[in-house]
Amino acid sequence: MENEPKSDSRRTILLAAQFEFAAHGLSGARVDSIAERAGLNKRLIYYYFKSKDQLFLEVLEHAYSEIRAAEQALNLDQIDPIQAVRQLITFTWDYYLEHPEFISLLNSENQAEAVHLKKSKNIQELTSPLVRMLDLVLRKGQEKGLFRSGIDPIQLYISIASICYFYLSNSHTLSTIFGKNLLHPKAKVQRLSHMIDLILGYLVL
Amino acid sequence: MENEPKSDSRRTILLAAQFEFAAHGLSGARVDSIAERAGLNKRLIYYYFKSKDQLFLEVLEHAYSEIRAAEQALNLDQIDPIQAVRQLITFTWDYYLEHPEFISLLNSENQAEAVHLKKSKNIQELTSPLVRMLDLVLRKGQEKGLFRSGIDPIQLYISIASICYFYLSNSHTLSTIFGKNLLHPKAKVQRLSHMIDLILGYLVL
DNA sequence: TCAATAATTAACTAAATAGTTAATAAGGGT
DNA sequence: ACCCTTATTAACTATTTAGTTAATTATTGA
Repeated sequence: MENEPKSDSRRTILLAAQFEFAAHGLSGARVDSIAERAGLNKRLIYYYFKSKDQLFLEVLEHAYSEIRAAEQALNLDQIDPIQAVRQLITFTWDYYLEHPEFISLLNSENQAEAVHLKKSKNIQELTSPLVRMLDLVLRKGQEKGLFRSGIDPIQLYISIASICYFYLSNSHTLSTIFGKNLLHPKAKVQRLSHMIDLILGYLVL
Repeated sequence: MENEPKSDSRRTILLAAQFEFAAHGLSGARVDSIAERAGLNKRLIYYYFKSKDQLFLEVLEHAYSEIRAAEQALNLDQIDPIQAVRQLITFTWDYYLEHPEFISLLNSENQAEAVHLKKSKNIQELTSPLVRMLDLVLRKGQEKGLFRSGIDPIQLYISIASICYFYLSNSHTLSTIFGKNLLHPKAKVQRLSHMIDLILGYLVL
């Protein structure tokens, strides 16, 4: 079961496509730009992927598999529940900060009503370990009498993702309407602090 | 100081544009489609607005002014602070549910790094009353010994907007990865309940 | 060495696209 | 009746776009 190297050009295209789709969205992305950025003939895009949409789906699947793998590597079910939640928030925040393309890609896919992702064979199986892990954290926290009871792990995960994601995905409009640079280093520190207070303030009894 | 009726065609275009931009994003929107939907000659779009981007800015400004006006009408500073926060969450949730185009437009503008909104003359003044109102609510809650202290109204507003917005803006991908329809009526009721628990659980001592 | 398959290329196409030209119609005051 | 401004139209253009054709070059296995 080797780590099949596939084609090098294929990976180059995938990376260039991720960049282009993240920068301009699905409809704004230009197949010619992707080819140019990859330094490869445009025809190769249709050779390895069969259409712009199929390419977009593969970019999406790749992006999801990366974040899910990084989340699993946190091994949250093996540490103190309060620390686990704190870590999940910090990880999510840092991950979105370091991978703005992930946010952009999800925005594009939601604009497309997830038509691409719905064709994906294994997206749910990629997600379920995360839900199981968070469920374990919540159970352990409740058993130890630390957390309030009756919390749905999906609900909590969405809330944690929300507060990190929205601040960053909408940072341009928010900074403009509030007349304040939300991406200033100090502002980012304050945001993380607020988010941890919010979630733990709710969760911890 | 009459309520200048401006042109009827102008308003028709603005509405058709809102629909088209919300459905397809800025780059995905087609000027021809807007004209067709408005039932007016395409040239009129360039007559009343001077470009696709200018039209987009006016659509955005209109969308912001509508939600800000609706928020002001809540008069949150005149009611019990706990009820005020609960109302703000419920209002925000309902507003996003009833105005999905607002979410789509903001996503498009953030993809464009807010280049349009930054040209807007009065967007900050449109926002500041909201921040002042929420600040009053928080102060009153603290004075009454109900709320924890040291809460930044902008931080709180962003968090409330986050949890409502993200769930809806990303409902398609979230429903797909979790294998569960997040827009099912029951799911929506549960979400609102969770959001109120989260914010009040954090805020109320 | 050779043949089959995989990888890569330049040139092309048909359809869309934002924006323009230049002319016409409608309206409102005098 | 006349003029002037506002509103509206059809036809056009120059460019851009996703996707294709058809041929050429590497690579690999026998």
